[in-house]
Amino acid sequence: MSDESLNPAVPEAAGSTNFIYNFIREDIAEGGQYEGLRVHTRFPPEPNGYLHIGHCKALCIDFGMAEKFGGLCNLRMDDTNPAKEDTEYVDAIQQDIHWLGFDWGDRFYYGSDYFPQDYEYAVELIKKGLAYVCELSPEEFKANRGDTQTPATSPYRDRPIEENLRLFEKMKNGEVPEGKMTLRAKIDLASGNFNMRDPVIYRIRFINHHRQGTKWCIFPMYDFAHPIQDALEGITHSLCSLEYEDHRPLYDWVVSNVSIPYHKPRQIEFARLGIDHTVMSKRKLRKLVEEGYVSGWDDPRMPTLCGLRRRGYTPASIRNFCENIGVGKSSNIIEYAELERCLRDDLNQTAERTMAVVHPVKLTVTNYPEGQSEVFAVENNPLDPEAGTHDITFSRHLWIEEEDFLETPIPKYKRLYPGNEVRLKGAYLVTCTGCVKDEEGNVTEVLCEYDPASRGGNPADGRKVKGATIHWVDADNCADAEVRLYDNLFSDAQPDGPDKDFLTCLNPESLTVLTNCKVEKRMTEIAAAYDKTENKTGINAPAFQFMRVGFFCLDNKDSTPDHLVFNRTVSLKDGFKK
RNA sequence: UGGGCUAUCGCCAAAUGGUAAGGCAACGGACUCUGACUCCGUCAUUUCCAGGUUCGAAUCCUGGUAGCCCAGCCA
Repeated sequence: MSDESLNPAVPEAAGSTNFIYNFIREDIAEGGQYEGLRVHTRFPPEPNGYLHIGHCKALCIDFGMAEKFGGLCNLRMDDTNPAKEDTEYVDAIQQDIHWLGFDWGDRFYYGSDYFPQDYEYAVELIKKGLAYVCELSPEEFKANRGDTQTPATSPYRDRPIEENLRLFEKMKNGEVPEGKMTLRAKIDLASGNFNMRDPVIYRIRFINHHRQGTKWCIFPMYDFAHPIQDALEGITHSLCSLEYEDHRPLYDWVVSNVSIPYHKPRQIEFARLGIDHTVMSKRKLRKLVEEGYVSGWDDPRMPTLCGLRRRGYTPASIRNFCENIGVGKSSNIIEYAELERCLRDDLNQTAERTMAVVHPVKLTVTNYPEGQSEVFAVENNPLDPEAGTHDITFSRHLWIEEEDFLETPIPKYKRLYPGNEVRLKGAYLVTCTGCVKDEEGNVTEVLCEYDPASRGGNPADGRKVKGATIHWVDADNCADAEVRLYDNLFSDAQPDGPDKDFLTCLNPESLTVLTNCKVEKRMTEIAAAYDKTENKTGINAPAFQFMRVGFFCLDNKDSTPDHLVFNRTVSLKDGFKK
């Protein structure tokens, strides 16, 4: 079969391919049960927490593979354990997936909706002599697990089929207390793979299920339910992370021993995403939230999608990142810089430019008349002329960045220092004439003179300006803002490493709040317009490039028109070697 | 210790016996009304190690070494 006939819409080797792509291609090309089948995958989150960027990698693989082959990808809530799941998360998960731009069409499912089928298949196994009711207590069960050298044991293994049927029925009817009985698959008590040592496939739980209520008191285990869910939905390729490699024999056992209506799905495992200076496990993220180390699941330092969104990450940047890093089978920890690169790439194309001063110091243009003011138009995005311009005002009193003045310059320093001429972005050329200091020697005001013949920033005599172009804000016409700067949540590159308590790796300086920042006056109106939009948390807040500083966005929770709050999404690269 | 898996540049990652892609980072330099962006250049004689097969090996064989996952009635 030629590549063209597999999927004419997808050119061979478009974008990145990987071993999963190759497996699937072979499966549908080489004949056998997959020949001619439409590729069908699924994304199966457990609704017990918020999605994080690691899930995005899985999302990109699950939806991406389906797309590459012109197939389909389902969204399925994996909710077979009533003790852990909650409806609260279901909506958030869907919102996050949609935000990223993936669409499951009308194929949204709940694993728990298959409970009736699961039950029938369990009965089928019992009838085939492939499952039995075990009465080992949890403690006894553990004691009889065996070890690498010793097989497991169960005195209930050879119970007659009729009795198993009767007892399983009693379990289902709520006549057996929790922990008293389980249904086990009869496979191999001596297997080196512990998952095959007669795994429990049904347990009793008298708990309200978030979706099924009290309809059931027996619940299938993941290893039994998942392959059945896949099979019933016609999934061809069940893609999951590496830790399920050991479960594949059981997965295959289930789909082989149960009368599934379609083809048997194939499980393929890949290495999940690791990023340095952060943690990815739900357990650890939950701990950060519950013990107050961060402000919530959507704290802008969190790797959760809601956190990244609040921080200002765009869907495109996250998806590009997942695409760029590739897919393999070796455990990996990607450098955070890789993600930042994707973010800057995207924002650089789209973010509106503005001038903002985060560490303000006064700049007085001593030869500019008091009370005078003029307007300049500055471009919204030099990379995109169609983005237009916006007006800013100029006066005798300006704010500039503290670090843009040095009384005694360091080597290669091109900004303001006595005698040096620089350009105030979009306005005039100014020459520094000195500064004013307080009793402690801190610079409180920088002084300069402007060249009236350089309006717009271009000197009339055409001389080349050696100094830098620096940003500024009109002190007579600006707004105050709070700016939150973020750094790695963990100072340790591998807080997840062995023999480490991740909490001791927290970076005490991961959040810096600046309260006296100066932004263009128009930010107030932009914030007011954003304030009126509905569902602020499901969309990206207005984003900007603060020229020469970084990319920032309004905070989707705390910012109001009266109290502007900006999050630093990511800084600009700083090529100045001090 | 039984089972499963993985080892290619600082970090990812291609290469399916034919002579080590690419991205990120880093470092030079050009350009620039953002020290950003962009652009150009540098960056693995060698693929965990040791043998072997072959005209030819990251790829095959043998033997080591290192790391990760598994003994929930979690997913």
